[in-house]
Amino acid sequence: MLDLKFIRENPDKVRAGLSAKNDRRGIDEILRLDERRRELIKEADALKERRNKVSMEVARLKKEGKDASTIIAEMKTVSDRISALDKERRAVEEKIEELLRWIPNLPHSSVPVAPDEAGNVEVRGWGKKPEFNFTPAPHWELGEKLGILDLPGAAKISGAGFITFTGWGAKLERALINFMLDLHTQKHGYREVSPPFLVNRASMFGTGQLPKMEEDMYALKEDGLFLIPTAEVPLTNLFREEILPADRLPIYVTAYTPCFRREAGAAGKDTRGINRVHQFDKVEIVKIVRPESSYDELESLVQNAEAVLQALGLHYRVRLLASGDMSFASAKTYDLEAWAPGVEKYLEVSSCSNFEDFQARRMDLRFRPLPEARPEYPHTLNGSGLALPRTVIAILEQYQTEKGTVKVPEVLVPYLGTKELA
RNA sequence: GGAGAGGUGGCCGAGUUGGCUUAAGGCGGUGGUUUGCUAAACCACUGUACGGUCAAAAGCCGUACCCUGGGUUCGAAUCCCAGCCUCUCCGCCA
Repeated sequence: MLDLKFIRENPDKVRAGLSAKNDRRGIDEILRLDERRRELIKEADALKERRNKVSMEVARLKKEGKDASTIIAEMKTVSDRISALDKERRAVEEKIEELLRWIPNLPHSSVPVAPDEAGNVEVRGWGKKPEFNFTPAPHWELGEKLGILDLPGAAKISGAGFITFTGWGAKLERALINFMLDLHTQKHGYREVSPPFLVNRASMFGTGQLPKMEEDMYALKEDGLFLIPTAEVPLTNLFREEILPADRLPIYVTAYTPCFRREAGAAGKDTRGINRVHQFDKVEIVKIVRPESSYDELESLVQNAEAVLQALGLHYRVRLLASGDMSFASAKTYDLEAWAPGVEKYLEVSSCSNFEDFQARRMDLRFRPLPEARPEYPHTLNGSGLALPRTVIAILEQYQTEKGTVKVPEVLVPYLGTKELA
């Protein structure tokens, strides 16, 4: 959520940022309603001041046994006017709120301005594309041959877009989760959390999934709950409506959760194999930090995610997203893309974003810069560290051998208990 | 799911026959006086949001906030309705 006062005082800056984010709604109506809102507050507050004073007068007269009916009758009309003003103000504020909910965050000045992914910029690469003296197989073929992936089984129990790992595949999943959590908690300073996978509407609003992405979310209507699309939602909302003491920041938390996405409108897009699915596992890293350090924190958060890929020995590249390709709530996003030679594509395994105070404002999360200082909004960041299925794809396809077996990355061997999937 | 109890400031805790309560009192915290230093004692201050004033900040003025949202009333922490949460007991259950 953008600050109403900021919009009022910097309308042109806001317009420029929104247009870079492909927003078509604009802020004109918000500015008009805000004007009206302030008029209403001014008039109502003046009348309330009068009413409060007269109320004390009524109490005094009654106590002295005198008659107060004249001023009571007079105050009746004042009160009626106040409730009319308050009613209109509530309506105006509700309308402003509703419009504000749909306004995306503004891009940071270092973000390339472009309408879509064609404007993304490659920042760096790591490792080299592995070379094969045979044609590398796609992961679904490897997975089926090795008996670690049962897509027909998944389709039978749930439908298209679901995964069932079996045998070593299932264990690989668990090994990756443990490896990633251990890395982030032991080497990068994150505190491990095991949160609920179902969250309420306020949480989904807080991190910015709602209202814009509602149709992409699985919902349990009867209970007013949503299946989380990412651990970002419970992890960040853990601090919703808090005023954190000065010494509490920075907060680094991580969690493994499954993630549920309807992928509405994505039918037929990259659907072969396990690249785009309705449920997948992910280890997420989240930071809540002081505003002045958030862009340094973003760089180190990206490095924390990259460390996973590097430890796994996977070739990848880092891309800075263009303004029009970023998510609703983000001010700056880096994507990490792992190479998948079997499908000959770079796959997004991590998306690392700084949301600045956009989420904090939506969820009323604040901190005190100094022990006695007034509260401010901290900056929130998160990144995947990493998304599992695509990491599995990269491992299977990058580590495959001519025999159709898959070597296990060194670092996973102790977790998995085998050096090769055969 | 059923029955009951309860939700008041950073914390504890009064106030619920509506009006000198602009939320008592205490604890904690901050500043000060005293002091060689510390402690004690004493004094003062104490939250959040919005609006106004100001170039801006501070300050000042005002309004709102006693779980949330409505309502009754000239006036609501206090009365009414709905919801959320916590605790206790029962039922169900991995």
